[in-house]
Amino acid sequence: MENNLITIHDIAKALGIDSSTVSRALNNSNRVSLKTKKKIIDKANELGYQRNLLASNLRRNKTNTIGVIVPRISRYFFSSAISGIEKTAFEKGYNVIICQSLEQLEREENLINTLAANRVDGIIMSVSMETLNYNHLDGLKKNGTPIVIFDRHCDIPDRNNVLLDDFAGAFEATNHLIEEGCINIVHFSGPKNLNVYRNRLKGYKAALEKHEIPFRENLVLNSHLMQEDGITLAEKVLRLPESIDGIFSANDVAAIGAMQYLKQKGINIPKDIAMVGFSNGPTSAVMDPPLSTIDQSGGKMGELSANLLFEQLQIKPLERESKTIIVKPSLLIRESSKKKKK
Amino acid sequence: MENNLITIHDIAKALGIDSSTVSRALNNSNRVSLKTKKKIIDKANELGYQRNLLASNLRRNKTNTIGVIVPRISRYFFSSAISGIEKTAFEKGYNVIICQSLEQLEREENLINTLAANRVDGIIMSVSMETLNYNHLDGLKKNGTPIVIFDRHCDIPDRNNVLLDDFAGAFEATNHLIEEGCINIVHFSGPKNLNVYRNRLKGYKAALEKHEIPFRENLVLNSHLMQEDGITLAEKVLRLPESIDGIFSANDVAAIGAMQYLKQKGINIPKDIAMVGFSNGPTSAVMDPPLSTIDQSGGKMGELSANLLFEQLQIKPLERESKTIIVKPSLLIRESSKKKKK
DNA sequence: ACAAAAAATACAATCGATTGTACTAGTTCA
DNA sequence: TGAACTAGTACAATCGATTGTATTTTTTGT
Repeated sequence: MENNLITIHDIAKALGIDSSTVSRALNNSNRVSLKTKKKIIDKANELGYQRNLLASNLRRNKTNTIGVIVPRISRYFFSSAISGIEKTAFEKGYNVIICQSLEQLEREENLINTLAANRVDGIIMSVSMETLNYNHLDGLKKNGTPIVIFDRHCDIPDRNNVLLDDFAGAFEATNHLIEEGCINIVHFSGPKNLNVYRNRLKGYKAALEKHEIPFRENLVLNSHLMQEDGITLAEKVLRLPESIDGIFSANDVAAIGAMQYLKQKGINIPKDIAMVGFSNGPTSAVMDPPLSTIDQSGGKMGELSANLLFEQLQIKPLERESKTIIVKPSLLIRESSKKKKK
Repeated sequence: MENNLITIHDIAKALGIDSSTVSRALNNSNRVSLKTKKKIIDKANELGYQRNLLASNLRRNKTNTIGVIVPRISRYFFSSAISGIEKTAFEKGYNVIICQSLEQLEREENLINTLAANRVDGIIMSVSMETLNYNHLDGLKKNGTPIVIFDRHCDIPDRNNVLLDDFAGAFEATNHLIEEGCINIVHFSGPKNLNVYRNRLKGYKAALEKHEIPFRENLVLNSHLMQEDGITLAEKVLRLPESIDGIFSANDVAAIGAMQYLKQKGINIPKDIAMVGFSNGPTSAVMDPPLSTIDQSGGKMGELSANLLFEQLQIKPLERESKTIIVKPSLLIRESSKKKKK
């Protein structure tokens, strides 16, 4: 390729000085006189110089870039998290390389390698559903690249985590339903191998217990929590012997599917059945009635993850202590759960 | 930083050979014997070698990376577009650096510079709302970095565009409403300085014209098309002297806001007022009733943009001819517009 | 068996910026 | 005035991989 790009050597030659002086001037070193600095900067602008970060990063052994891996960019939670990360990184003068694993372990491994090969200074990731062990992160650890894992729990030593307090969220949601007068509350639960769903189930149980409502196994309905699942689950709900008056769904999507089905069957929400979801996806607020939900605040988790990473970057690899941040989610009360008209 | 990373020189030293041979072996050059190749690869794995792409890219003057700039990652259309770009790039062995301009020209300029400094091979972008001229792209042009601009129209010479045929989409939407029996159709329009909204308005007019329905200026309601705007607009609709029987909104969000208000006022959708939106956002399908809309297919536009970029990358800078691809959107007919019960 | 051709490997320059050290002016102060 | 500084620049090595050319080794053909 015909490469007309201007280098510091071109500037140096044009001014009859050494390239090291040009470099120092452009980095605003105080070893260069103001007069020469000005000359150099003017010439650089005149020639349209643009620093080659590849060369610079290679020499400095630092890229000012962090890598982010999420299962799927288009999922609302993740795109908000990315926004949060990007915002924080931008403020600190860092660039962000964003990748998606599409929930595939193999892709995740590839991405880790590529990011490492690109010498990113650190990585923030939410692991794929296929990821059961963390061997592919060992290489990074060896060369001192810090990692922050957010969203999904990761129980290996020396790892930085930013997690949502699923238990607390579920507890709050269920507690709210009870306080609105619900007794027979169904819980839509997700894949049991995922920590988050186990914890939401626990939160549900704990809230029942607090109010001395007996836990009934048959009121916990499992699925993958897709929209279609919501419909199927709602059917099941109507066929239960108990007369159900509340549903706490472990995510919004399933809750929305269920709401559609229930409304169609003439069930009034919240009067007959009150509903609370989990995630605060983009849809929940515009539903009819608007869905009460637990705000998973992706943006905030992204910011916290980035801050944690930058914190680690300022500590020498050997002196780092891993840290886990638990984010308390908040309950958003909307129409779908207001049984008591106030 | 203590840098223990393995280089080709370490491998060379360990085997008593030259680093150039190691480099060639790892690049599978046929100038290295199979025997040595195997020895080198084994040793590389043993030592946990990982190619330093900074050095490689610097030397080769090629990064195999493309940059993507969008106004906001968390917007559904953009995150789907990014997904499409990422998918295509991944298949071709390219990495993607994703950035968001947050609709600010200054940030957009910064990002362009950073991407250029990182020597990305090409850029795909959707320009910010503040962007009125394209001077900040001149530098890229000079050094032969191809750019593809998608989503928003860009009427400067030598630029690659991937656009939605807004006119056709709006025409189809309006035409559909008329065929469902609507006569007094309101159009929610957006900021007039944006090409897309002007074209959607034109499409609306053209459809009326085709059916010999007179165009009435007062049935075009302008706003920024936010959800709240939808509510305000719906109020206005009810106060119009004409009895409105259909609304074509230039985006989904405003349509959804309007639907909420209208339903609350006891208006039946679609029987009293039929509605069609534009975008196929994540929410439209789960509304009650589900909102008919124009599918903007971000994923497809992303793929097309990436393919166009890769096409340009294979042509020498001086021989490139710029190209514009127009994507025909498709109408998704859902309950909100089915006036005629079939 | 030996020259010529082919294969395999080594040498050395290079990409563009950074940075420790060495050098040359220009100041300061006794 | 001249020794001791200080400020400003230049020199040269370096980051890690790539690649054109030179050299050595092996193979081929007669």
